[in-house]
Formats: sequence, C-alpha cells, structure tokens
Amino acid sequence: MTDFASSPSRKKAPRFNARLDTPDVTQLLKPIADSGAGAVPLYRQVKSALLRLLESGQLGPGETLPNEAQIAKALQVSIGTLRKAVDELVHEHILVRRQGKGTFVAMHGQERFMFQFFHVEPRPDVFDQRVVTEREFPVVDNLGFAAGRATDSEAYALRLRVGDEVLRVDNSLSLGGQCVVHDRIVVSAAMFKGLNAKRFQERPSTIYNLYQTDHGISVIRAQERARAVAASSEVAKVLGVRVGAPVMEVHRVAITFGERPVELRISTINTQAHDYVSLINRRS
Amino acid sequence: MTDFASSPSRKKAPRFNARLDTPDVTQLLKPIADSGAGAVPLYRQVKSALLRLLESGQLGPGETLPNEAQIAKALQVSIGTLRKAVDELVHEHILVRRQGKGTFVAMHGQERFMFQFFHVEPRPDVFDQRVVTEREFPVVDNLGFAAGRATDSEAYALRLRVGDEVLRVDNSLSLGGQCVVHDRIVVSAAMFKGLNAKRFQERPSTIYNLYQTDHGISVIRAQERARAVAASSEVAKVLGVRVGAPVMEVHRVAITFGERPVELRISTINTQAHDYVSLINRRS
DNA sequence: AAGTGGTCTAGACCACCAT
DNA sequence: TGGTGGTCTAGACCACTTA
Repeated sequence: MTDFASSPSRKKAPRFNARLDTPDVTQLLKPIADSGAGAVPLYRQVKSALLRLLESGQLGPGETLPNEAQIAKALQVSIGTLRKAVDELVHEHILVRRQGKGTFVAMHGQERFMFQFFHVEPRPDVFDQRVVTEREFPVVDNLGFAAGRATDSEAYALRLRVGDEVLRVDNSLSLGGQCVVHDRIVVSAAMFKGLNAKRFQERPSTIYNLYQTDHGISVIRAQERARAVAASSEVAKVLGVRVGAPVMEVHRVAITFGERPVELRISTINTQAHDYVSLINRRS
Repeated sequence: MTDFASSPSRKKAPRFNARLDTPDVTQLLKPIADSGAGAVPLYRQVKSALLRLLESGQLGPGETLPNEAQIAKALQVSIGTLRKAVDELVHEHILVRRQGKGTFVAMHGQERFMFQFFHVEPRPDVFDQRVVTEREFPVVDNLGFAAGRATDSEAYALRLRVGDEVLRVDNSLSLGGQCVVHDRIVVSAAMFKGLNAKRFQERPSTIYNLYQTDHGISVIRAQERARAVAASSEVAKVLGVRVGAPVMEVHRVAITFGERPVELRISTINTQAHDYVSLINRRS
C-alpha cells in the first residue's frame, strides 16, 4: 500500500508494440510550451517533467525509460535539449544511462550505497603501502528495533511534530570482522507504515533499497554534519572502546524528491583504524 | 622565479587586434586530429589541450580565455564540442564562465575557499531556529612558521623523501571571535622557494591565493580524511578545551594539475558548537 | 551596438548491446 | 541486424554585459 494510488492517471496496459519492461510513459508526457523570455530554460522544464514522472511513481526504480528520440518527440523538444535534462539527472544519480541498453531509474543497492552514502574506510598505513585496501561493504547486524515518540531534534530533522510516532533502529556495522560503526536510525512511523523488525532484518539488500521497494520512497540525496564526541557507555560497548574515548558522530538526513526528509541516521564511528572520507575526494 | 621558464613556447606580445587582457593563446592551440575509433573523445582531447595551457602557465589565474568561437576555430572543432570541454572544467572549478563577459581562469579568493575548501560552520540550534547562521569567513591568526625535515607521513602525503626540507605553518581560525580550528600546514620547501613568515602573514587574500600569485601553483582539488582524537596539550591550549577532550582531526592533501600534491593540512576542530559539513550537502 | 556566453535545433555518424 | 545511448557538427537565436 503505497502513496501512489493518489496519482492522477494510472498506469495503462502496455500497447502491442511497447517493450514489456517499459510502461508507455510517453503518453504521460505533455508537450512543453516554451514560456518565452526570462523564463526557466526548456531543458530545466524537461527535467522537472521527468522528475514528476519519478516522484509520482509512474516510473519506478529499475524501470527503463523510453528511448531519447521518443521522449523528445513526446515533449516536442529536440533530442539535444532532452539529453541536457537527462545529463543532470544522471549526474544526481537519479537516472542511469547504459550505452546500447537504455536509460533507467536508479535503484538502490550495494554499489550505490558504497559510492554515494558510505564514507568509512580503513586508514592507509604509511609504513606498509603495499596493502591496497579495497573499499569493503560493511556487515550490518541489527541490535534493536522500537517504536517511540519524536524528540525535539528528531522532529526538527524529519520535519515532524514533537511526540509524533517514530521508529528507531540500532545497527552495528563491521569491516573486516571488526565493529566500526554504530548506527541509530530514526524514521517517521507514518511514512513507513508496516515496517517491522522482521522485514528490516530480512531485507535482501541495503536499507535504502528496502525503503524503495517496500515503501516507494527513493532516497536521492543526504546531508551530513560530523563532530567529535566522547563515547557513551552504550556505544562504547558496541564499538569496543572505553567510555569517554573520542569517537566521531555523523548526523545524516536522507532526502527524497521535493526536499522531503526521510531518515535521520546518527552514525558513531570508531576512528582508531578507520577514517571518515569526504566526498570531496571524488575527481569529477 | 617559477617553473614556467621551461615551457616550450614563450608568451608572444599581443597582436594589434587582440584584447589587452587576453594573450593570444589561440596561436598556441594546434588543431586536434581526431584519432578515430575507440579513442579518447574529441571533447576530452580539447579539455586536455586547455588544461595544458593552464598547467604550463601560458594562461594564468584570472586571465580571460579567447571567446568560444575563436578557440573552436583554432582547435578546428565545433563550438558544441568546445563547450562540452569547458563545461567539465567549469564544473571542476578550474574555469569560470560569466555570461556577457567571457570565460576566465579560476582564481582563489574567499568565496572559492568557503565554497570548496572550508567545511566548518556553527551547529544550528534546534530550539532557536530563528537564527539563520550565515557561513562566515574565519579570522586567521598565525601562530608559527618554521622549516624542518619531512616525517614519514608528511613525505608520504606530499610525495617527498623522508628528510626533505619542508615548511610548517601553524594557524588558528576563529569564527565569531572564538577559536574553532587549529591548522598545521606542511609544504615542500623546494616547491615554495622564497616563502617566508612575512609573506605568509601579509598575504592580501587566502593562503591558496598566495600559492597561486607568489608561486604559480593552483590548488584545484583536495582529499580529506577525518577522525576523532583526544586533544593534545598544544592544540587544547589554542582551542580552549581541556587536554584529552574529543576533537576532530581532518587531514587534507591539496592537489594541483597532474594529481601532484601541494600541501598537507591537518585541521583540528573544536566541535563543541560547530560541525564539519560534508560536501555531500550541495544539491547539484 | 557590439561582444560574450546560454539555449535550442536537426541531423549525421559512431560505439555498444542484445538477438 | 536493429536498437540504444555517445559524439560531433553548423547554425540560429536569446540574455547579459559593457561601452
């Protein structure tokens, strides 16, 4: 039961010449009338039109977009203009292009999580540079799952009212058999109706993948603020450090379409042998 | 005395119809022969040609590029291809476009420093959201300047040999009158010949601006790794925290053309009232 | 008014992928 | 072999800046 039932037009059955995995989305794309001087550029309007398609769920994760010529024709813009719009969506990891295959709605999985959302990696050893430490997907162990009422800061981050029902999940993340991160996840219970410990623990892929497949919510971006704190007794036990030891605390708000906050995640990191690596590192 | 003396062709005097602030760079741009199948795309080759121009110093910080039509003609590519190359360089903050004025080699200044390299800002107050905390440029006070020999980790980060001569600079950075960051800067003495405490302290703009104007070295990118540590006595005194208090330590290697490391900077941050904000936050 | 970058078009051809 | 995205072209017109 997702929110998509309220979308204005339902999916139509594929027409005889439509590809099976491609809903006939072109019918939903109305020609864009260029509004003339000083207005939003046409390619931005095209981008918005595509975003509306994704946001409304008419085009879901993993689905194939119509080919560029078709979309361009449906919107009555040139293919170059369409490409510029898609370029930006690809750059934001919202769409994925594959030459020879097509353009797809981005899906959450391990690769994307590692690339876009996981920023912890082993500290390179100055004295042993032979060891090329590959980035490693963490083993996630669930420590707890509970419903509760939003605190001030939780409500602020998730744009809820204080006291609204939230779900809290505690996880430990391990790299190389060693627990390195403690995660406290907070989400709105209203937004994630039906989410329970069992579903959470048995998810086949990443947590953001679960949000996407079970609740139709696609995380597209995140904000992170980091600080150093003294380890609490609870976290110290999980991370295997002494109480009061300096650990890093990262507050992340995951965001979906329309700048709506989805999840607050407080990661406490044991940085004895690992670093928090800023996205600044990526080249392009 | 910069390294540019070794560049193959010297700057020519501007021709009678050239703009005064624009060296006749088009003469230096040789037509690009498309190398055919499976090769590097033409627009990447154009990008490389432009990068060589910047790297060799034939086009310096703040200078105006010839207009797009001229460059395209000189390289014998279409204007669209040239624009795609420039697009990427603009995205990497190496060039700056200004509609109606021209395209310029990016210069270091406060705005760029704040945007690209400074990641500390006040922690927003959950209980007093009226206060919109604007990002503020820090007041930098010099605490020390000394020559020395590269340690293992310094040599590793700067790609020097252990024992090579380095310059070390200590600064304190204050926001709102409060010291928030202690910076230890390490650079190769050979790379920054003639850099002394006086020049350093009297610089008119940012430190990266000094590197650019005095030594012809343009920082174009940085790598950062962060961790939580216990404050040392030296740093504790500067930051006004007790020895052993948890503080954040950010190791940044600033990089110039050709992936060459320029500067190692270890920032120790008092995160009592401030956060380290990840670049992930930016939208586009 | 002249010069610059910004947008938009219409088409050709290439490289990659599936069949 | 046919379909997809990727590259490249040549030009028209618009918006912004400066003189």
